[in-house]
Amino acid sequence: MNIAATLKSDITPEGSDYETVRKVIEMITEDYRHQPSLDDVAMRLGQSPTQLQKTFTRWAGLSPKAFLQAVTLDHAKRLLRQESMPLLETSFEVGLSGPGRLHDLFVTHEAMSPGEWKARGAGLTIRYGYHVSPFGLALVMATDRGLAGLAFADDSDEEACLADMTCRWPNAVYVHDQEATAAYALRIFDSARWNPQQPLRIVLIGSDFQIRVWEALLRIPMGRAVTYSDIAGQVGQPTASRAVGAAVGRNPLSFVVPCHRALGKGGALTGYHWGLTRKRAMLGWEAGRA
DNA sequence: AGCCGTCTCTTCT
DNA sequence: AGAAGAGACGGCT
Repeated sequence: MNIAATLKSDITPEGSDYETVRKVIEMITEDYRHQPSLDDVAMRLGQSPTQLQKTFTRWAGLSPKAFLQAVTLDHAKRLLRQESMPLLETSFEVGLSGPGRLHDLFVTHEAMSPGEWKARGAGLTIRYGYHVSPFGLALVMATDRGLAGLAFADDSDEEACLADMTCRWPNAVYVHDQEATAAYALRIFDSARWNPQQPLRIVLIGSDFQIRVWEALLRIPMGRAVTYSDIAGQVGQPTASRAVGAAVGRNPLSFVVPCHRALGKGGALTGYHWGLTRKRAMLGWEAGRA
């Protein structure tokens, strides 16, 4: 089955552009010594340069050239340097729903530890659906208390993507329900619908440590970034950056909990559960909107 | 080389 | 079963 094809671009106009954009990003970053020109890329994709330029700019909000600039080491370092201290000190109440656009997708969350999850969550129903997003096909999962999972699938590995998510909460009952998740998708990926008055409700399910790390991520505003060790310090375990990395990598709410804004100390992108290209894409996409 | 949370496997109650 | 401990293993520094 090809879900992506049946969905068309039901979310945002940029949604259907991602496949193209992804290839472009891959080509121009994979070997930056031999960075291909836009013409080369266009030719390899079988498109005209002007058409490609247009597609890319519509998606990114930046020209390919500007985009490339926005995902270089240099720029990453700048994101890190913007005085990050104040934002990390902000308390939750203020941080998440207060003034001052912290996370631009305003979010309220409740946390569920594995214990609680076991007690209350066994048999809890999770509805899921696939939706076109600016970052490829998105798998959206929700309980009746809010958004619980967000993952991405590249061409037709929806199965693997679903498995990746369901094995995290093996006790839940899963129901494929496109209609239940459509509204979430619509709202998450369309920045015009981000609204502090009606924050998005999310449910965080994980260990204490993981929750603390994810909460820290939620406080990084759009267009900024922090290092793993920053987060370690913030959760009160300054030497635990390695462990932080692991916890960040287990984030079940990709994009919504902005784990793509966590970088290595030198500004390198290190890893990303859903592919480094996607991390790059998110950072660049945000740069075009910040 | 160290740091530290998770996961897995083992052992002990 | 369930608790407790040993070892291995990372989106690090």
